[in-house]
Amino acid sequence: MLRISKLTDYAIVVTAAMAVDLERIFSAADLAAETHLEVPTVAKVLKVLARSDLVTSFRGANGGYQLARAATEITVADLITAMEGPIGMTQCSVHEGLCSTEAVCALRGHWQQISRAVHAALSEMTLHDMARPLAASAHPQEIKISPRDTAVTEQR
Amino acid sequence: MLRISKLTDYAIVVTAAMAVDLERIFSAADLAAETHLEVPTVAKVLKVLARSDLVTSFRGANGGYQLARAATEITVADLITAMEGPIGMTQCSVHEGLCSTEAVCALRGHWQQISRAVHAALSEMTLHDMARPLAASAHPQEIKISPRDTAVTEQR
DNA sequence: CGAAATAGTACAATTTCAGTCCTATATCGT
DNA sequence: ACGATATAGGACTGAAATTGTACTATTTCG
Repeated sequence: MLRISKLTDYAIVVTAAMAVDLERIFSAADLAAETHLEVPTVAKVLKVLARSDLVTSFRGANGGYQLARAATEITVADLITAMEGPIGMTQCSVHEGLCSTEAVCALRGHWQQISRAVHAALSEMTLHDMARPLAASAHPQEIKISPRDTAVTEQR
Repeated sequence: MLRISKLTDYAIVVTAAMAVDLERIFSAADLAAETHLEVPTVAKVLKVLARSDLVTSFRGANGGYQLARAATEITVADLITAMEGPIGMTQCSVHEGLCSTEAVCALRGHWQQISRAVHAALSEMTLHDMARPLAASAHPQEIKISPRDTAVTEQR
């Protein structure tokens, strides 16, 4: 099941393409060609990312976009947050008071805990990692939530 | 942003309510009353869960539902998978060959890696944990990630 | 000044989701 | 045996989100 929107997915594809050359200024058309996506789609994504200052835009002729910081300093969590807002599994883990059963439902704190763990996992992966051809399948990530005792990492 | 559907959210609320008494058989109407959800909605959720053998159903008068195993043996990942199918952040991390840019996009392996990490996080939280009143809100949770340490979870 | 390129907004079509309802089937109690 | 209770399964509808596109304004280079 999909958990991020296609647009967010595109955002990562596009920025991963930009990560190969930090100096170069990419126009939306350039990136569309390289990623095999439609130009309007790429343009839309870049506009959103620019507003969150993940990419820097240059207007006018010879303009385009550039990553705003090093690929190692941009995480998948950053990109998802820019495209979709705060990462959370449920409504109640992000915004308080919108769920009608909040008063009787004791789950909110647990959801926040889970959301933090997911966010941590997504913060582990940087654009630099994503852009490289994947040698990394050897060391899978491990996540541990430790409600009360100290985290013992568990192999999967 | 919501990452699980409301129905999945309901599934967890309902099963958490069932976890308080493993012996008792709950009718859909009982659970609707306790969770403040609508009866048809609760019924729908329970049907789906029964098909995945997370709850056991009893038909006929005095029938209802029961957790199929101990609350410590049912994880949030189990519930999400039952309601929505395999956990994955993108289409390509679950099903191969559906993405038109798969040939030129090197991200698939990375997404699978991320999905595994998220799945691991969701597998850490059991229904037993969810059902208890959360004593932990006082001290923020520690989340340990190996093998590489980095990324302190950032607040928003 | 004109061409190139982004900014911002708006929009229609598609898809997905939520919530409800109906009929069939199974079981308990009298 | 019969009626009441309760789940199984599927179908349907209205709402909401998402997608992809288009249009106009603004900025900058040459």
